[in-house]
Amino acid sequence: MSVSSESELATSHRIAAALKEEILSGLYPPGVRIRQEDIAEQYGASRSPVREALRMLDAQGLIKLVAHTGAWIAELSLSECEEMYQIRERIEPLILHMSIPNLSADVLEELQRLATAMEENRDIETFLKLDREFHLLTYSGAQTALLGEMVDRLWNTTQHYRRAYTKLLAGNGFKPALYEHFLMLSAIKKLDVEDAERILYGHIRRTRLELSQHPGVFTPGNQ
Amino acid sequence: MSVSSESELATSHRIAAALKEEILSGLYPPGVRIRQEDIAEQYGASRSPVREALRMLDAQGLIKLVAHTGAWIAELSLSECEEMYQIRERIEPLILHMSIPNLSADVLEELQRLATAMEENRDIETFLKLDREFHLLTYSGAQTALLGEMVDRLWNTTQHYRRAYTKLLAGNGFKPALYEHFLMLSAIKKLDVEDAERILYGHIRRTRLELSQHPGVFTPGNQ
DNA sequence: TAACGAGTTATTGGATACAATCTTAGGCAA
DNA sequence: TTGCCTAAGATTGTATCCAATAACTCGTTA
Repeated sequence: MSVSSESELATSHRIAAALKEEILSGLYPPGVRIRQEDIAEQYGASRSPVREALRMLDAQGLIKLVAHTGAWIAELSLSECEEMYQIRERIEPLILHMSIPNLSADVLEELQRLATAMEENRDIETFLKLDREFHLLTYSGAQTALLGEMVDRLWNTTQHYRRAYTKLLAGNGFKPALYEHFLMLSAIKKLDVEDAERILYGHIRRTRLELSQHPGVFTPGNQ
Repeated sequence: MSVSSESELATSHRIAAALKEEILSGLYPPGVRIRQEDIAEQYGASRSPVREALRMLDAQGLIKLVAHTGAWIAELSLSECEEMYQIRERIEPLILHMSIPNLSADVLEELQRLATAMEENRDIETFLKLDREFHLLTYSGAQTALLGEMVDRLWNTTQHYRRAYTKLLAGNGFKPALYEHFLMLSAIKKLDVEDAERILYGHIRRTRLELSQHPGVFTPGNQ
């Protein structure tokens, strides 16, 4: 699913990958400005590769570039986030559909492990990570570069919301999600594509609706 | 829908926009290599803004950048193209749904004009242009930046296929498309969102299936 | 003759220097 | 005090130069 390799070098790619990690991890909160020189110094490079990296991140929707003024960590409005979720509702069942027939036994086992680990885990950051791994792994059978990229981007741009929302639910508010994961996994194992699609659709849709019921979850500049 | 403005200057953006035009117009066929220096000279600039422009186009899927080796006009395999169409089938009804309630009378009139113009026109390039304008205009009521961008990108990356396919149909092979346009327009005018969505879905799907029945429509390097 | 390999050339990637633009601070006037 | 205007500072955009990598040529050898 991921772009992977880049076998050897490529300063700009290295910087882009590192920055992406830092942004998704929440180290840079939305709305924060990024100065090229800072990043350059931080990675011991000049501004040239940094600029290229910023362009890549801009393309992925992680930051926002404005000509002559600078770069900011992207911030989604609630309505934009709902938009992303609506797109996810339509697209992810499609990629899941393409993926299921090609999932190996090893992958299924790993999915089972992830679903169980999520159940036992209470830490928010690892929950986020496991959830992401689980879903993207269910898509890993799809032999599609472009659709995968698109899905990846949707997850990236909504990452901050997922974090804020997960924090809000904290304790056992996300039990429905866990159940849905298990249901979906069992449908996948039975190769019941249609059912898996339906569960996934509901899973995303339910989250979207819950999100819009908690409009204060995430206000720009908050956190 | 389009990014518009860029009020004043911005060499890299200007180059990107110009190159995009040239690529979509078919001036640069898929698979052709782009040398930075050439473009730089062509636009009377240095390689720096050219590289930035190439990054933008890469992000939009119009060209493909490979580290240390160069840039090529993107070429979709038939299966990748079908993939794009499957995504379109799911996404465009969504944006149409969001758009319909906000379409002004002026827009409806313009849509009528475009649909009629397409009927009378025989030239392939203008047909392509009118078709694109028609569809994107039906989406113009959607107050959504991100989804619009995504749809725009889908259209861009499949542009070469649409051209090749339209050439193949030539004479009156695209009558179904014309009828579907009129049907959709009438549904839009009646604010029958559900019906419009269904027609659009069928419109895209039909095209996809026809495309896969003509696998020789477009072989990389052809044209 | 075909295949392998070293050296040359062309092209891209990165660093530095300069220009253009925006932002901000400070002063002046209403 | 508030608003606007001007000027200095900071930051981004572009040009040029050098380094690194890849492609190509040509010669050698099995």
